[in-house]
Amino acid sequence: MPELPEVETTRRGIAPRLTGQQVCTITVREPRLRWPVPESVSRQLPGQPILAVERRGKYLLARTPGGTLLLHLGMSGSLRFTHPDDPWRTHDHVELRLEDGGALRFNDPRRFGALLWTTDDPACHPLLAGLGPEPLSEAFSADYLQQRARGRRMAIKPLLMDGRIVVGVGNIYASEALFRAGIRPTRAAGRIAAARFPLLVEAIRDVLEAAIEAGGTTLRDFHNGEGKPGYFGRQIQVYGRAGQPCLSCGGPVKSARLGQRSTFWCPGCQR
DNA sequence: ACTGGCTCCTGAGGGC
DNA sequence: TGCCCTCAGGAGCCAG
Repeated sequence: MPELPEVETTRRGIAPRLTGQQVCTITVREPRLRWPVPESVSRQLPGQPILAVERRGKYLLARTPGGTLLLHLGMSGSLRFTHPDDPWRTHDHVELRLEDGGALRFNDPRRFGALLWTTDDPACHPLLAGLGPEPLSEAFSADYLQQRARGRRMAIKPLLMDGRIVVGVGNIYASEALFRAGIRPTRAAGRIAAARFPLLVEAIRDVLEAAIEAGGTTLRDFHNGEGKPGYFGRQIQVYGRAGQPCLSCGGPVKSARLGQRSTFWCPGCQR
């Protein structure tokens, strides 16, 4: 489900209510997520006030004085505020009871998500330490991307989806950004002309910013902390549109599998 | 160092 | 209605 815009939308949805509030109890109904939910979360999180809710790539970080809760939504995870008395839904795996009497529940049908705890600097956590720059930061520049693409024979699309190169760009937004930049997803990363990198970096930024602005993309069931969908789907130009006319040139949108992921592009507009 | 392929899991949707 | 197949927005891990 969630790429950077959806995770950021989730963060913005939950941060105002969580920040400054204490976590009273945590209930782990189903610890079998991507990795087992560690005992340390249940031991150390209760009683801690949440100082801030941050995001690094697609990870959410809830900081407390005693440690940081690391949360990844995987493909199908979501967070939702509820009342503690509300019946548990299928795939509600974890609940945080809050000082204000409410609760935050983590729901994840596919259980590719993760909930971890670290008492160290989260930036040094094994899952975060090797991550590339944030795409909306200055560190993600045309020069940087060109340098990382140099000599690589891998297609540009899977390269953009590699978190060690740049974080947060998933399957939808990689296709959309490449369409906007006029670059074929199958083009070898190392064979992209230098002059095209500024365009590509700008396209990635633009598409992510527009998606955050719209509250994310709801293809199936994404919703923010209040249960509302995202509206970026209306601005999608190629993703999921195989065989339909390109919104720019009218030719048919093509699709193929690239690195085990479905990929969409317009052969007329993208070279 | 790169590359491509496999894997975890449940659910939805299409074809028959 | 039911069965079987394919696919799904992530990403760590492995062999070659």
